[in-house]
Amino acid sequence: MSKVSTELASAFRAAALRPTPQRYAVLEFLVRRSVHATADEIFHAVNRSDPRASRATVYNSLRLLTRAGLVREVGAEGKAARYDANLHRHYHFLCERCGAVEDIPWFDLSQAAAKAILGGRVVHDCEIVFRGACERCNLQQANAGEKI
Amino acid sequence: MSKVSTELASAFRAAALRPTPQRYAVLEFLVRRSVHATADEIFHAVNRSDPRASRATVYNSLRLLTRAGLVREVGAEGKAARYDANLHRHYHFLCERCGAVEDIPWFDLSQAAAKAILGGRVVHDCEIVFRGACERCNLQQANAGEKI
DNA sequence: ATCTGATTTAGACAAAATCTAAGAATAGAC
DNA sequence: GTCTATTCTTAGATTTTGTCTAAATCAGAT
Repeated sequence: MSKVSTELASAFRAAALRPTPQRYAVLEFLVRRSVHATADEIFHAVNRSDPRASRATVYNSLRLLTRAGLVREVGAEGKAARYDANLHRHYHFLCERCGAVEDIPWFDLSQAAAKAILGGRVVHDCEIVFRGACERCNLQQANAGEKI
Repeated sequence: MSKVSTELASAFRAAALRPTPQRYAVLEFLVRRSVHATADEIFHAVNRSDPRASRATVYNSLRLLTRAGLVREVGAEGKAARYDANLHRHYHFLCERCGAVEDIPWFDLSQAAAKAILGGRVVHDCEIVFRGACERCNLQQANAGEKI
């Protein structure tokens, strides 16, 4: 049993979610290829190999996995939602030029946030999305500038 | 000229965006009613009064205003995107039970983030979405507990 | 083996957002 | 003011995204 398999198995166990082949395939795809894929991409990827899954099942799996906290939906600019495995907590960076979605290592926000979250709210989860220009786009711009 | 009008006018000027009646109406609606509305709600609200705007124009305006930073798109859980005026910076809280979207006062993240944003990325903007249970939902749960 | 409830499927359906081509408004030149 | 080029808006078709339905399948308990 590979490392990923054990990880997935225990993730399902911890979430008390039945690890059906389809759900497993969806989560495995997201873990193995950290691509921030759309539901449609996942649908096609899963159907390239076994087990196959219908569109509805991909959406159902994603909803269940998201509710269980194993998967995270990244607010994709107007267009289709993007998903990524959330087995290890992290934040996101969204390049405004090329649209790339990158992971940013998690850091503790509780101190900074403590004074802001007033009233009787209870926070379960927190997502940060940084927007800007990724390293590649920055370099390209710099090079373009030099050429003039 | 009301306070809001001047605010809107200077916002358009600062963004170098032509303040057409339709765009103005969209932004004014978002500023006056801090409701985190969907595009459809904005479409209907704007068409209740003059000036009227087609669906396409509402979407176009929202895209332009978002790009200019005057409006912010809040990642709505799978469903239609929600928008709010972004004239004053802030973060968001999303209630997982009732779906309410609330504003959270802005706080400085740069120190905490500094060590995390490695490499050659340039950050223009940062959105934080806290998820959990809002005050009202918490109270309801507490009351329900007492009744048993 | 049989029953029960959860899960999956294909395709119809609904919702959300974009595109298109034509017309209207606007800014700037004169 | 008038002209012209450009930008903007419109209505409706179209595409994309996501959900629903009813029937078939599956896993586990008895």
